[in-house]
Amino acid sequence: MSEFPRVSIATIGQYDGQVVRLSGWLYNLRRSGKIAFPILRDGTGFLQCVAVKAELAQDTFEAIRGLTQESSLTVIGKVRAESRAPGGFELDVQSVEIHQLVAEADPYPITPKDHGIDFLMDRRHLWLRSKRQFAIARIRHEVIRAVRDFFDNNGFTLVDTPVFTPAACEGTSTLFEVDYFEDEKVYLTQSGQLYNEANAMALGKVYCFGPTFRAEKSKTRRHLTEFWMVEPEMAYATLEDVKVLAEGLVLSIVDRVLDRRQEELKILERDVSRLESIKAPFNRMSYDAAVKILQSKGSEITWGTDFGNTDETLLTEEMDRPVLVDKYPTDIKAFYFQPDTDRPELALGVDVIAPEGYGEIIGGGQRIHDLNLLLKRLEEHQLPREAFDWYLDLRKFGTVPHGGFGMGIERTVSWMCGLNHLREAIAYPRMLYRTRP
RNA sequence: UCCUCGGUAGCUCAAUGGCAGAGCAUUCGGCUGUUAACCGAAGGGUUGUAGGUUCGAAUCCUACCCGGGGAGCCA
Repeated sequence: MSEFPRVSIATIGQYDGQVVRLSGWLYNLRRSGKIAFPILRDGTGFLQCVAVKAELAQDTFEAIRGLTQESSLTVIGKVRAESRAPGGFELDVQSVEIHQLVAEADPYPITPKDHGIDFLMDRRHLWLRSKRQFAIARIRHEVIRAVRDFFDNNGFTLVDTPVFTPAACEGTSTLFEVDYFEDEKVYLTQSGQLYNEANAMALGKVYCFGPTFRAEKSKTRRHLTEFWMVEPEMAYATLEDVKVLAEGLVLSIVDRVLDRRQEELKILERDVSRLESIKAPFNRMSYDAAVKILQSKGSEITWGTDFGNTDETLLTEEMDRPVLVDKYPTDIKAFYFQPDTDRPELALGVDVIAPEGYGEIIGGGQRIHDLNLLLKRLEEHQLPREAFDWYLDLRKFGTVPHGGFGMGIERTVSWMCGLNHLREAIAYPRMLYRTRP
């Protein structure tokens, strides 16, 4: 068997006309008395094989006929261009080696038919094998690669921030307490931002990328308890610099997914034209203007409150690209936002709201660099100064205007894939009532 | 935490107070180009749990368990 080249489905077209060896799992099987069509998947794609009874040893054909879903096998066969096949190629089976035949008495539970979300989530470890989840996983990978490439190519240094943190980065959100360290309460991180600010003063432009934990009793399609976030931070940066960076990042992700993941987008039946229309410049407006637009569209929002999910959808309903909303009331933003020079009641924060109802994918802005103002804010927010001693040092030793943002990976992946729930954008989602598998 | 919807065969669902059903999956048989293949047959049920109303409950009532969607909060 070993003399034939070992190939993967993704690149099988390079072997047209050759006999090759392909290892994978049985995705589905259609058969009649004298011909069978096993569909194999190998983690790089899906391929239909053809087994004709008249051209095979009798036991080989019977073995193929008896294959059960998700049985593992290696097939030797000849690659043939086939215009009717989705990938353009088929494999004419010559022989087969079955590694494990899934028992008929205990068949693979996820059939090609419909299943409910509860059933599928309980079997997430198997659900990942299906075509749709395969496509999402590959797009997520591409999004993350695009993010890393974007920052790496623009002079940013990756500096990872800790997951165990001694205090809240932002006073509002609830934290997961970890009872382990002696004499000290420690929490799981909800943002690497404060550390990013220190790192930016050391390395200029930095980013961190890792998991984030929020102990909010959120129970919606747009929330996870554990999610991944990328957070850049730049020294000598203003709100405008942050906006330019955010726009550039989103554009590079969209371009990359469109460039390299067309096949996956097709599997997901994503309306690609909605992604192709994502071009610079993005829409830009102030919080003031956004509130007026929302009110004119019938929202009951009043100045001084934050947007709800329905407001975000309403605001972007006629837009073909994201919108950057900036200058929010200071009261609804975290303590560290730099106030606007002309109107101190406004914070120099910016959110990027994706179209098609995907909502806020980026939140950030310019940070306070003045020591006295920061001290005042800590007091106003009733935060313990001692916990922020090191953070205050950044304003004592060569402080400069700086800023950055956080982008939610799952929300971005959801948007790229056109998902209607965040839980499919991560392999093992952690939610209020879901911690297994 | 609150609001709301749901739980019936392995899966997806139907049955609205009167014999618990269909499609798919599984098993057996048929079929040489299928694309969630198709055709015929068979097996498969403590209707989430506990209690109540009723001649009679999947169906009505109460409590609990489990899950979906949404609100608030956020990325």
